[in-house]
Amino acid sequence: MHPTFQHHDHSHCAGDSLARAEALMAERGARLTPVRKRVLEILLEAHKALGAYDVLQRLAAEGYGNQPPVAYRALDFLVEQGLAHRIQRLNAFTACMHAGEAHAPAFLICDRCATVAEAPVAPIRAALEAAAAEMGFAVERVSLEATGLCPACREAA
Amino acid sequence: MHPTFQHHDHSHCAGDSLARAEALMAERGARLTPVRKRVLEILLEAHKALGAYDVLQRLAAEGYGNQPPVAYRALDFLVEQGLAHRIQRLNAFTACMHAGEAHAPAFLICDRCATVAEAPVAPIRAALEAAAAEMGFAVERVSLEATGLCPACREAA
DNA sequence: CTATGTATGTAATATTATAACAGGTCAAGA
DNA sequence: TCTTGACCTGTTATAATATTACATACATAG
Repeated sequence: MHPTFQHHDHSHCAGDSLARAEALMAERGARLTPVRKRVLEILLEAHKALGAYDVLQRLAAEGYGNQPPVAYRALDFLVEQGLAHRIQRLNAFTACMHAGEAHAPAFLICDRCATVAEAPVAPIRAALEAAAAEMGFAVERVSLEATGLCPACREAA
Repeated sequence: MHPTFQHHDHSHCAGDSLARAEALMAERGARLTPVRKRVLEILLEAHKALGAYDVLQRLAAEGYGNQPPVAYRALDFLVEQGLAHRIQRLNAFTACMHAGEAHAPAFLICDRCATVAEAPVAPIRAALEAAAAEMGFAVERVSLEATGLCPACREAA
C-alpha cells in the first residue's frame, strides 16, 4: 500500500517536508515568510486538501490577517514554488509530498474522507504530451485528478 | 492536425452532434427539453468552454429564466448524459464531441483562445487505474486537463 | 539612511454555485 | 376523466470561492 494511505506518524513526515521546504527556499533565494510557512504547516498537518477559507480561518485564529488575499497569496506562492498543489476538482490545496523532485503529479482523491495522494505517473504525462504533439498542441501544464475510494474507506464501505 | 484545431464548417459538426444527441436521448428515454437543447446548441455554437453565467446570459436574452439554477440544471443534465463535459480548470463547460461513444476524455485547453479539444487517451486511463489499484485505490472518475497553446495560437506567438 | 522592491493588511466586490420552495406540464393508472 | 406523481422550470435568497485596488510595513542594496 502507498505510504499516504498507511497509518503513519504524521508529525514526522510533516517535519521532514517542512525542513526540505526551508532548504529549497533558501537555495532559491525565495522567502518562506511566517505566513507562508504557517500555511505550509497547516496543509502538512491537515494531510488533506483544504479550501482557502479553511486555511484563512486558522490563520485568523492565530493573529494573521483575516481577509481572503492573505490566504490566497500564501497559497499561490506555495503552488508556484512547488511546495503545494491546487486540486481543481475540490477548489482546494494540499501540501506537496515531493517538493523539489520535479514530478508530474496525479492526484487520487477519496470521495469519502477527502484524503489526497500523489500517484507516480511520469509515463502517463509523456504519453499525453506525445498525443498532444501529434495534434499540434504544445502542452504546458497538466492536471490529472481521479476520484474514488481510498483503501480505508473502501473497507468501511 | 486534429479536426478541432482545423478550420472547419462549424454549423456542420454542430448539427451532427445535435442530431446525435437527440437520437441518444430518445433511445434512453431522457428528455431533451427546449432549455436543455438550447444550452447544448449554445455550447456547440461556441465551440469552446463557456461559463455557466455566459450560458445563462444567452438563455435570458432568449426569454428563458435568468437565474443561475436554470443554467446549472441544464448543464448538469448534459454532463450526466455525457453530452457535455465540465472543465474544472476553467469552471466552464463544453459540448462533448463524442457523445455516446464511452470515451475517457483528456482535454487540451488553449491558454490564449480557450479552445478545448478532446484528446484520445484510453490507454492513459488504463495506466492510471493500474497504478491506483496497486496503491489500493479504486478509481471512479478521472479528469485529465492540459493547458498550453493550440496550433493556431502557437503560430501567432 | 533612503530608495526600491516585495510582503502584508484591509475594504470592497466579482465570480461561481447551491438551497429551498412554488408553480407548471405531462403521462400513467384509478 | 380525473387524479396522482414524477419531473421540469422559475424565482428568491444565500453560500462559497476568488480578485481588484489601495494603503502600510518591512527588508535590503545602494
